[in-house]
Amino acid sequence: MSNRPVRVRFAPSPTGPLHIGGVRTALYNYLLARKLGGTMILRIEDTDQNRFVPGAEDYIRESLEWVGIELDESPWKGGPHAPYRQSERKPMYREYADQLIRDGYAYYAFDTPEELDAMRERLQAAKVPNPQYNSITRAQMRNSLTLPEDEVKQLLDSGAPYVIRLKVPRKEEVRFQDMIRGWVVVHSSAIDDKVLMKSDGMPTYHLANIVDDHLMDISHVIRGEEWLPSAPLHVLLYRYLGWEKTMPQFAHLPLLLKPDGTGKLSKRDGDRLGFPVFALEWHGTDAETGEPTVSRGYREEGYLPEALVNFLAFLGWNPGTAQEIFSMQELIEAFSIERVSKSPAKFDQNKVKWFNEHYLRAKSDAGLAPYLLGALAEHGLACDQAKAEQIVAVMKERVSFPQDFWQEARYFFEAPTSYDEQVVAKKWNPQVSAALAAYADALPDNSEPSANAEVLKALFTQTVEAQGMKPGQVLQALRVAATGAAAGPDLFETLAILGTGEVARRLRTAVERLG
RNA sequence: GGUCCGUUCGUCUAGGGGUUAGGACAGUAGAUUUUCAUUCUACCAACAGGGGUUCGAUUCCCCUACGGACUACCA
Repeated sequence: MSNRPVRVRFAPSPTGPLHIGGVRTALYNYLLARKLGGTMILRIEDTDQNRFVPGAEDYIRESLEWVGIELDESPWKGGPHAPYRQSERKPMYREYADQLIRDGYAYYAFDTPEELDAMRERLQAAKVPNPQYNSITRAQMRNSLTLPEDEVKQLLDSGAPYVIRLKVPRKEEVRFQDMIRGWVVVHSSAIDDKVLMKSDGMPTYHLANIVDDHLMDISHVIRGEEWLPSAPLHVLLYRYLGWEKTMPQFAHLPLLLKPDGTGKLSKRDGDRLGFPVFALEWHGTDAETGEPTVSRGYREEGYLPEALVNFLAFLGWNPGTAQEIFSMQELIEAFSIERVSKSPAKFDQNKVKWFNEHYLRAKSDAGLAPYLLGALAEHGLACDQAKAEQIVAVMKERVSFPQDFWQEARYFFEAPTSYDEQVVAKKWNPQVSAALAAYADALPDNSEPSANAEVLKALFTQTVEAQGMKPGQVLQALRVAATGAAAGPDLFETLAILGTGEVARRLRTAVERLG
């Protein structure tokens, strides 16, 4: 291989939100670039004006920023090969299409959509194994290969609509080496005369992609497996354009599959299966009804970007060691294309959740406190930083998502309005009630949160035993009386955070209400 | 239909001509926690099938089955 500079690109179409398969493709490109000291480029492939979706480009940008993929060259940042939007590069492609025609590798085709349909129907009816516009069928069509020269010229001059097609050879083996799959060999008869230039003057993906990758000096093309069948076509294009010696290396990544059943993960699966398929929430429009739609996003559901990245990196790649927790930096160091697997991977919701829990627990209390503080502010509740940190500290082992803090810690801010019925039925009785009343009286009569868990526990034991009972008989009732819940973090830690005045108040309320 | 790609526990995967086929997630059980969660321990669980090659194949080759992608003037 050559030792030319490593330059990779992620080249999405702005046709909607970027799903996690796309994020993974971007991630692998990024990891390789950083690993090899190369350059990460983002190019927007917006040659299909009909499918352009407003906002999609910003969405892609925001998604990549959120997961921590940095771009060295992009439409927003610019770079030595600007512009980075294909729509803005439109004038550049024509020249290469013309070059191909001049060199006899491409031709004009004037067939109408109706004529093309008729051709396919005819082929299908004749049971032709692979109906396509190719070295055989083009002889029956209206193109610059079949029409007299002067008629072609006249059509061109008259402004008749036409496309430019690649003239794929009849019998030739096209081969290339894929970094993941090894040698891939396809016979040219299986490739059709692909349209290179559309009648609207825009190039198709195939032409634009090759021209841009060449002009941008791309060294490695890392993309999804859905591109594997057209890779031989691309190889032909490099050859005919005279760029074969600088053709990038290809790596076709295994697809991401639906968690259930089969098929590649698609936009709709998220709603159907109840998990996000997008990095960020997406507000779109239903294609049929025109109704506004909302698609769930990992960010909005409380996933930490480092968890998503770690999970995605392991879907189709592994370091070959037992280590599973990797920061972005560690991924960069460990990554290699050779260890990307060939077979597709099903998406596993449990595993992402596990990663998320891991990263959540790894965060500092100070880092977690804002999540709780934010939710409190939304509910019009105040809380100081120190208390918020105490709460997340006792809670973080028992939550999966940041938003759970508020759900699980609600009773720290609001006195219980109901009590867990099972515990009440099982543990509550007049004797217990009396013990709790005594404990309420014994608590220091102020709301200073000075008393620590140990002190409160000792006081509890002492009080309960003075009533002729064992702590175990009353403990559950104490939790329910103070928090309303049957389960939670260490009870006396909880009470200490609550403050003795508040605890005493809650106990008296419970005694009154439960008898 | 055609072309191409793929196939190890339920899932993500390691491994590789001779292994008790390893790990992680999930699941189950137990320990700890007078709760729940955490943590710890154990258990459950896989080489798609058939032919070769070989002393020996899950590993190499072929076929079959199954799965997937592609097959547009979409990317």
